[in-house]
Amino acid sequence: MTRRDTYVCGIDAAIDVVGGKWKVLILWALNDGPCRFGELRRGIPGVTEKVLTSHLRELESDGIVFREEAVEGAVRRVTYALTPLGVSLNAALAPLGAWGREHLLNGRASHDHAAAS
Amino acid sequence: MTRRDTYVCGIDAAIDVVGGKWKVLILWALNDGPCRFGELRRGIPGVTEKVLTSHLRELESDGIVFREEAVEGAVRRVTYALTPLGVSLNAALAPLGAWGREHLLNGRASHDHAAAS
DNA sequence: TCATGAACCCACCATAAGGTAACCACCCAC
DNA sequence: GTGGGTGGTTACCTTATGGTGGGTTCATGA
Repeated sequence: MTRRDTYVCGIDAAIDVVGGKWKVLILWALNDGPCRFGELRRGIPGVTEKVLTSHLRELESDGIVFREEAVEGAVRRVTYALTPLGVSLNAALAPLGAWGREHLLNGRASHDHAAAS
Repeated sequence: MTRRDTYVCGIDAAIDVVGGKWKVLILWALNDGPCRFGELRRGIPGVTEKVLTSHLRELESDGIVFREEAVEGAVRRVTYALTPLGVSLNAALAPLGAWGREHLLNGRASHDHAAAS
């Protein structure tokens, strides 16, 4: 992500956080509630495990998602969820999503990316 | 930009349009009104002519900016301006900019990226 | 006449982002 | 005791993106 240290405005910085190829898809998937790693992978067709891992790590270090690892008795169970910051980011993303739906994929099948679940 | 042909949601597509390293800066600069090429270059420190040209071409082919070349008598005078679509994109970008300002560069000097000029 | 500015184009290059594929430890079911 | 699922890691490899440094045309200014 080339994480820059100087931004000239807020969008600049926000795009840097959200600009990865699969980032918004991850945010969108997590918007419905916490997900396990495998659920995310299956829910985002085309993403590889490596890329999903690294994107999740970046989102985690940006404070957007929250990783919870529970080794309950037997298997390890890792759950990813949006932090409050992630929820607010999703809300801020909503108008852009509406714009994209309206102007970019007019009439094509598309899902809704609303802010609140 | 790898211009994909299938998008799973609107944000996905919008990020693809706006995801270049300097795209939002260009949009932001054009938000104050039409600019000539040299003005843009001077107004966005760090961007090279080649990258500025190619990003402007992409934004133009996406219908975001409008390029007007006027050879008025002597010199060629090229002016770039936002199309109505570009104006609406900027408006849709505003909440994301506000989010970035608030959460990413808290307290640092930053300019405002409002929708309407 | 030479230099400078505008608005590029072009060839090449460096890096970073993303993709492929293999491997790992752990546990469970068969 | 072998295979499958979970949740990864690691080492490459490819491609896209952006950067460097030149060249270009026309006009103006000194």
